[in-house]
Amino acid sequence: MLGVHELIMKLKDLAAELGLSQTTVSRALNGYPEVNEATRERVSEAARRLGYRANVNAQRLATGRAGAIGVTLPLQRSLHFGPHTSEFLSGISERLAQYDIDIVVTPIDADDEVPVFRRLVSSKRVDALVISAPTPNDARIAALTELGMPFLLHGRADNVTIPHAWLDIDNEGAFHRATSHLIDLGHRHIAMINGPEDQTFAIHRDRGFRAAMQARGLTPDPQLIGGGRFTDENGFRLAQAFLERTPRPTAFLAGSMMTALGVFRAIRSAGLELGSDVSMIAHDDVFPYLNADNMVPSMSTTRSSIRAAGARIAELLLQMQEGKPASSVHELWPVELVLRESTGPAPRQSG
Amino acid sequence: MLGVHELIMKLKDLAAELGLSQTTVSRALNGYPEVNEATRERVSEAARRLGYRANVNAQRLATGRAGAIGVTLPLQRSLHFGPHTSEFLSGISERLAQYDIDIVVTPIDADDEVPVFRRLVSSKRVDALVISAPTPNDARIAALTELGMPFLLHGRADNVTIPHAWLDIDNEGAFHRATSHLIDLGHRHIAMINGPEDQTFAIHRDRGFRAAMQARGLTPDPQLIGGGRFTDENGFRLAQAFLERTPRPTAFLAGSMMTALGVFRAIRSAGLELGSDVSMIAHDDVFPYLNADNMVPSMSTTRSSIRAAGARIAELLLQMQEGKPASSVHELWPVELVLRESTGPAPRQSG
DNA sequence: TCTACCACTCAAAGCGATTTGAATCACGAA
DNA sequence: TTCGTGATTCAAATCGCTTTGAGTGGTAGA
Repeated sequence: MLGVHELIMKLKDLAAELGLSQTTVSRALNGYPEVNEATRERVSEAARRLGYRANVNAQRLATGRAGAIGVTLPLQRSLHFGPHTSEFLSGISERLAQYDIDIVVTPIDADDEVPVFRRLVSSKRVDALVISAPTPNDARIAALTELGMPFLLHGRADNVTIPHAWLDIDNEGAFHRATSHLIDLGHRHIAMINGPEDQTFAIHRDRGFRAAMQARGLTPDPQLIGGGRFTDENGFRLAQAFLERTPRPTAFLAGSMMTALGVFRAIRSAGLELGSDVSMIAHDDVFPYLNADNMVPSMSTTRSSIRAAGARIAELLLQMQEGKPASSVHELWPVELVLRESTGPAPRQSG
Repeated sequence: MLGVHELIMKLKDLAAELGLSQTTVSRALNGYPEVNEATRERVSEAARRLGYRANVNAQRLATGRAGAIGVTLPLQRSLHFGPHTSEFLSGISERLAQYDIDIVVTPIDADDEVPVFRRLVSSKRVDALVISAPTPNDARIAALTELGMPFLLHGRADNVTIPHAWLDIDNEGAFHRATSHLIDLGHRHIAMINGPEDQTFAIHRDRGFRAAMQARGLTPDPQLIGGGRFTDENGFRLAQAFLERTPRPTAFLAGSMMTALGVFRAIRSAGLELGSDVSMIAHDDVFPYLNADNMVPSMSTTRSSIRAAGARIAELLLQMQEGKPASSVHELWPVELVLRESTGPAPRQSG
């Protein structure tokens, strides 16, 4: 069988076909100004008709650009290879689809990230990187900066002074508002089921929670604060334990819809009713397949589309390729508080 | 600021450093036999010490291999860019991590797949493709075969005679067994909430369900059969409607854990108890963050890890690159039936 | 008429690897 | 001593693009 390679048209073939030089054809296709409009037209038409596509590897070698951005996904840290990942990727790819830019997914062990980065850089595999799930002193920022690899951080690292690009949502503000709202409703014993303690986003949420409590003269009960992975199981176990305490919490903050599902079950298991006996506000990354609005009772949420964040990140990376300095890319997105049926006035104190 | 490019060591530099030709260095690094062991040792040591990495773009151009496999993710068909996606990708990358092979994620509109394929092929972007979510007469198989692009189908296309590689789970057998078990428990009115009707996996499940019913002399009630997207919302709506029918179903088959969550809520909303009043078996792709075992009541499932499938698919693709003929790659995985608390004997007939 | 300039187009030199075909060396056989 | 041979190593061609620097021909101004 004839390899398909034989059938593939190269720049040389196309140029020969047209009776033009490769230079002119290349320039015509890449939109350079010094080529006659009529010629350009003729070239594009022929390229289309003959199905010519530039070999990206040759192109990348010649230009020195990789034509790809890398998205690193932590393999060990079970955190972000969850349902978030696909939505986030989906957002990125949505924005990049119209450009000829590949998305290279690179799994990465939390242990030895730097060697992987080094490999990505020196092999010229990607032009830029998206990294996620930062810790406060995230070492990846220094590593990538030193390696000269452009990157955009999804989230924030608190204690890093090196200038770098980031996009984050206002986790602190979101949980501050959510907590304040619960307090307004009369809740005093509020439990919080946060994410992994080492992650900045969880730290920020914790900060927002505590600040809101303290602003009203309330002391957060350390017995009612938990963290960990965003699984239904973790939500269930923590909530079940919290509901056995005295005084019993009348409201929950949940870090994700997954944990919220677990909390929900724990509330029911305890014979309580969500929305009346116990209130809950969960953080919603907006999964199309798990709609807070359609739950029964519908779930009050702090909402921010992780898909939209992915799309915006792709856009910012494109701008950075065009020269926008990384140090000027700082976006802090506000988070909506969407009130639904899972939040209600605190029941009369019993304990 | 000095570009990082200046710092990157090229083959030429490394060869000069060693006082060897590029040829020898290249061969030493790529494990060719005609190089002295001592020399090879010296070369590898220097490469390691100086942090040399081959520029993949040059490598790809020279060898004609892309060093990447493409994973197409449907953008329109909301189906597979769900929580499955990240697990599946995770499985693929897990297996590929040790090789120097990239995973290129390519979003793709269900409408115009062929142009995208054509682009992938002629631009030499990937060596092989993974395609998912087939329909019975899936046109992509013919398209990719004609283009000469190796691919592996995750799932099966029923009516396609062109030989091709696939890996699928035994959806028909799984639902046959699940249905038979429910019948054994005394259930007669069994509702089924399937996936999107055009997908083969959903068709196979339907077939298994019907066959099992008929084998016991039961006629599936068309009023109790529904399909659609794998969302909690869809599960909830369908289940709610089904529960209002007479006779009321005493058991449910759910196509995914997401729909199962919706069915679960509908059952509760109707004031019924899962596991006693109503039974349910759901299909579980094994999401680490949504564990059937930890639900209350724990969920009986037909279980097959989509992550494991991803890992195996990556492995098979590697073998295909080595020459294993696509027509010999056919794997049909059995599906476990895991019985837990959500299934119980049918309640006494009331209607 | 001559020169300058503009608008195009081209041949050839990279990009950084792999690979072909030839050269070198040491050594035992003739 | 000479030659063939196997074990190594090398120079140069190649992969398919982009880009540099050098022509073209034609038109307008002096």
